[in-house]
Amino acid sequence: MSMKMVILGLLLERDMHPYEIKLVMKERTMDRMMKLQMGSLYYAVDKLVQERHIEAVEVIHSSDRPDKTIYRITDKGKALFEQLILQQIKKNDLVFHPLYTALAFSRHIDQSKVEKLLEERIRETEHQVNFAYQVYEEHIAIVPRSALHAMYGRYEHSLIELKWLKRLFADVSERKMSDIGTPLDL
Amino acid sequence: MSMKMVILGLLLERDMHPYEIKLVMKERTMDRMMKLQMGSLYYAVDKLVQERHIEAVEVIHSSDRPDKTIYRITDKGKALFEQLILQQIKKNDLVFHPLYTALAFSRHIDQSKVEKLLEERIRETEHQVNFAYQVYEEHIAIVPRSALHAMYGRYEHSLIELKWLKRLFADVSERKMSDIGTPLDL
DNA sequence: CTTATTATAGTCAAATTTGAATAGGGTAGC
DNA sequence: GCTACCCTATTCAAATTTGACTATAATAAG
Repeated sequence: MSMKMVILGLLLERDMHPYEIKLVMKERTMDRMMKLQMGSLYYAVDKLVQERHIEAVEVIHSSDRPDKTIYRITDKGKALFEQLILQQIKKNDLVFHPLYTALAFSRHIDQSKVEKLLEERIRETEHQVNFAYQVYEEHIAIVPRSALHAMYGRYEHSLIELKWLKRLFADVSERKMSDIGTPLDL
Repeated sequence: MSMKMVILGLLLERDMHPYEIKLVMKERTMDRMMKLQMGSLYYAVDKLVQERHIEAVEVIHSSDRPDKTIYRITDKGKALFEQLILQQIKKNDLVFHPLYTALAFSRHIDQSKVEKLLEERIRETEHQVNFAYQVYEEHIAIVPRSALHAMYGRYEHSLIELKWLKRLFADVSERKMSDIGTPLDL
């Protein structure tokens, strides 16, 4: 559903062809907020056309490249857009962090291997934290606050994750992952 | 892949049938760390059998209930388990938060509706924060630290989200989501 | 006493996602 | 001057997920 939401949201601004939608999404760092696979994008576009939420405006032929089909949002599409946004705010579904599960089981395997990987991951996350903050700073002057909130949110998220990884690393280093009965060192 | 990882991890402890795996996952609050749908569970089990990572031990017939097939992990499965865990720690893939995208577009729609929904969501998240902390506290004495880290991680995550939602609410209330050029109030 | 919900155990069709393939042109490095 | 990778734009088969359905029994609610 969030793919449909994005397509409608961008077509609200101007008519585009699918590949163009992808480019704009990247420009606005939306590829860091959701999964962006071309197969899913084209699939969502087809669905929206079938449902009459968007419609083709024009097909641009080219000798050497595939044809481009430009789409426009319909009134029905505008209504769906509002509904999707509100639904998304309301839903409050859990955010799944793939590492949680892996870590819950990690004590069954060679701790020195886990330790090494965690160390690398901490370094990467440190870069991500810095990068996320930079992205926020660089966009202050040029994007609306709504987008800024998303960017700062990503920064805070990665910061929390970094702290978490460091705690994990400490416990793995001391081979304490299987210990029971003591609270974490926070 | 994380479904396979969990199945292998639990079969490492003892032989089980799929429905039992689901029950144990719920017991250990794993249904809050990953999507848990029976269809996917049975699908993953079938795949693992095909790949010889697990094998059926026994089928229990019952007059009134469906048959239960009990599975056991193979040596090949144990190797895969280690590989999957390490891979997951290494991968460092982005965590997608569905609200980020919705919020980035929310300024296009009626702000009073957004405001109302956000208010509700803040209340819910406050409950989740408390609940997550309780889950952590209640498990200190009874689960290994590896699991505890996951639980405390969930708590911190929800706390950060709450702060984020409150900032959003403030901006939506003051109808500032479309403003450009000023840093967020942090 | 009746109705509703929950637990047990699993299956299946339909919806969706993934990942690779296509194919010509540009460009960066060696 | 060659080779290898990136950009444009889309398609498609195969893998996976979803959500509804089956059917019985036990417990809860009213």
